[in-house]
Amino acid sequence: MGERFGRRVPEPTVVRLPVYQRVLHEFARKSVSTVSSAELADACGINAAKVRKDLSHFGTYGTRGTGYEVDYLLGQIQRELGLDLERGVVMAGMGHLGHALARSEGFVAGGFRIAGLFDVEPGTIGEIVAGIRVSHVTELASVCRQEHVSIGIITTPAAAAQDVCERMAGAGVSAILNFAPTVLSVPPSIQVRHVDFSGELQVLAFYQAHPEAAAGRSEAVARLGS
Amino acid sequence: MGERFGRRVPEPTVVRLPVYQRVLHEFARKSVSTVSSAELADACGINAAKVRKDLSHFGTYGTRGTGYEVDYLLGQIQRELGLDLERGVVMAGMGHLGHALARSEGFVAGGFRIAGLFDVEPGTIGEIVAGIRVSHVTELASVCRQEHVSIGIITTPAAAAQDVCERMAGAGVSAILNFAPTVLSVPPSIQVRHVDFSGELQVLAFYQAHPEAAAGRSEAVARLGS
DNA sequence: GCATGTGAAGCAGTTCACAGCG
DNA sequence: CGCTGTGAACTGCTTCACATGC
Repeated sequence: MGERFGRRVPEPTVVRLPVYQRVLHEFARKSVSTVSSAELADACGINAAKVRKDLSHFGTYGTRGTGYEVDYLLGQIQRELGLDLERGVVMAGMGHLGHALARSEGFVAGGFRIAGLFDVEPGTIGEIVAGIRVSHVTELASVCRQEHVSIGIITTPAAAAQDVCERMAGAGVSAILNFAPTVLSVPPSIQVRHVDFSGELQVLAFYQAHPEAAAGRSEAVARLGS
Repeated sequence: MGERFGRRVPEPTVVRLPVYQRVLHEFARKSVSTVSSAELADACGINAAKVRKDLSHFGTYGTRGTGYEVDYLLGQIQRELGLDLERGVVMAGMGHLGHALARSEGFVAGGFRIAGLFDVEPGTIGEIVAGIRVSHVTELASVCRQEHVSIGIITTPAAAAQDVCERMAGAGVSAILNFAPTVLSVPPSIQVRHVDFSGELQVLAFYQAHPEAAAGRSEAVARLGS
């Protein structure tokens, strides 16, 4: 039966949900009506036991002997991820990276709407990016409150990140996605995820330089003749 | 004594190395000569035991009763990360994100050099980005071989990612950083890391929608009066 | 017969707590 | 006396293996 909610969900499981969502969407597009945990696992580059355990946290059930109905499972996962309701996000730091992310399809795909874009450069303020006018960062708080924004994205240089972070925290933002290469200090009530481009490259380089340090990396094998 | 090499290094430890590197660099810039594991942990948003355990994997030793000498430890970590030698990377997909990343400081900071930029759009090929001329992706293999490139970055749309991935694999690339929102199929000899912008946002949104599902998230507290 | 759902076992990383040493 | 380095305990995710049920 699963746990039909309430209990704790392991973070690795949560991180895999968007992958399942994407892969199931792809199956649906190809008019596949049913998938087994093995097929789904294969398409996600993981193993079948993990898929079943993950799904069991949400009480989502397949049919024994058959597998999962693609449309139904996709709907369940999208509901879990809150893809049905639109979420506003603010982004501070409209350099090259901010521009690129603001224009990315990721926002729409994930059910997000840009509620505000901010910077401090007079040359950037007033510019229209992705249909939104860039405002001065001092206006961040009022926009967040007016539009009930609870998610912030930081794409500023490292030196400005902590300041922006505190503005967001003060404006009621409770989740921050940080692309600046710096560690943020936040109260425990605020959730931070850090994306570190340069760090990821360094990790790859480390394992190349120290192959003996690598474990059973690579799970994303198999699957090719899709 | 540590293990002075040879043994396995846990992936979470490797992921933290770039953070230590950055934070130590900052301490050095402020002319701090010594740090304790507690201070270092604080600045990294983790706990002291983790720092000591991490460093012990490399046999890097501090001084009991005192702590770690910043310059020495920084040097050790940079050596581990291979920051002394320059590494060439190729990037395929010169849309907004590719442009932004190619211009980022992360390459220099991480000891990386762009050996080639690639796309398929006639309008993009020939453009100069970050001082490099964008070439057609069919030239990727020859550039990789000529310049002994072993790291590739994929910033194409999802639909093109697998093709590019196979070109890279065929050209001798053994580590790939994938920004495309898709699961790549690769032989086990190739290491892939996936950065998923939209997925990260969805994870944040999930925990906001399901606070009861959150565990003891947040470790990056404390530290403010730096 | 076949694939799910799940307790139980296994394994990995984190945290504890303290011996060891400057 | 303080802080490192580390075995041991702990916690938590993964994997196994099988009972369950279509």
